[in-house]
Amino acid sequence: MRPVTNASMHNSSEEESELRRGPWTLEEDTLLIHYITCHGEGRWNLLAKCAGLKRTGKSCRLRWLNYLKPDIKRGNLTPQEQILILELHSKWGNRWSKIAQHLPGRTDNEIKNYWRTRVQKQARQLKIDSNSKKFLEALRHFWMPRLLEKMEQNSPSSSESFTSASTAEVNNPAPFAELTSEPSKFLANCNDFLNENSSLSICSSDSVRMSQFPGNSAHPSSPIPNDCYYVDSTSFEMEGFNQPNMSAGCHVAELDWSNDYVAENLWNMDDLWQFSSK
DNA sequence: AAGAGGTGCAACCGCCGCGTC
DNA sequence: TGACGCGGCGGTTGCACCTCT
Repeated sequence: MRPVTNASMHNSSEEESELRRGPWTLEEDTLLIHYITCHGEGRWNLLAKCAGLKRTGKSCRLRWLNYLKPDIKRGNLTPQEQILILELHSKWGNRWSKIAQHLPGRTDNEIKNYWRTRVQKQARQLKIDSNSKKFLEALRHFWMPRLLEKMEQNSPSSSESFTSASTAEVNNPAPFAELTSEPSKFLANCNDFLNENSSLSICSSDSVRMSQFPGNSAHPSSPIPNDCYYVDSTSFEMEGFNQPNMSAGCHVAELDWSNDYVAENLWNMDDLWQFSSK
């Protein structure tokens, strides 16, 4: 663990040399929470001084936003959240804070860590650039259907409402009806997204049609047709996943979907998606 | 049981844009 | 108008913990 003070650094002023760094203590957390509860957030440097914290304003802000804020969600990302991250990242790239705005309770830091530790790791193992179109296609054709399948499996009504796609079927998935275990949350997330993207349109009172939901707009040359997603309070269909079966000749440029190595790896990555609880 | 290597994540760093003086 | 301070953001680091051998 790093020393508590940065006295060894090249700060000239005595005050600066007393600044603490490294992990926050319970006492510091308490001070910060108490101060913000009484006075609100913002003006972080002043806040740090007034609260009696020997921390930089930046450090206080980071600690509050990423850890102490009451509405922070802890624990693994849900499949719904993971799908949103993948889709939003395909549209916006590493705009973590923007992506985080669409995942209530999740921080940009958490999403960034998720992407770097899980998604990029798999991209490396597959020897695919995580920013490449190839990787995006992998996400859309293999991993997202897998996530949707997982969402369905987690759904309490799944056994009645949905004939789960087998692994072999996921490349040409049946309509994803009643998929989500947390439909209201997922809908809320999608609607938040829709509200900020005028290119997306509501197509009925009961269902939400998301034309060009993010992926392809970022990659206009993608051979995938503009995806059309339906989000419904009782049914949830992602037409974008109704792609031609790979074995039937999926026209995906650059990536050979029949490549056993790629397929094997893609289907052995449940760990990536946090399917199993820790 | 213990050491090595891998993983996850909290925290820090550096840069940039904006507001103020 | 340029210097300065601050907040916000994305990239990176370092360490505790976990898994493997």
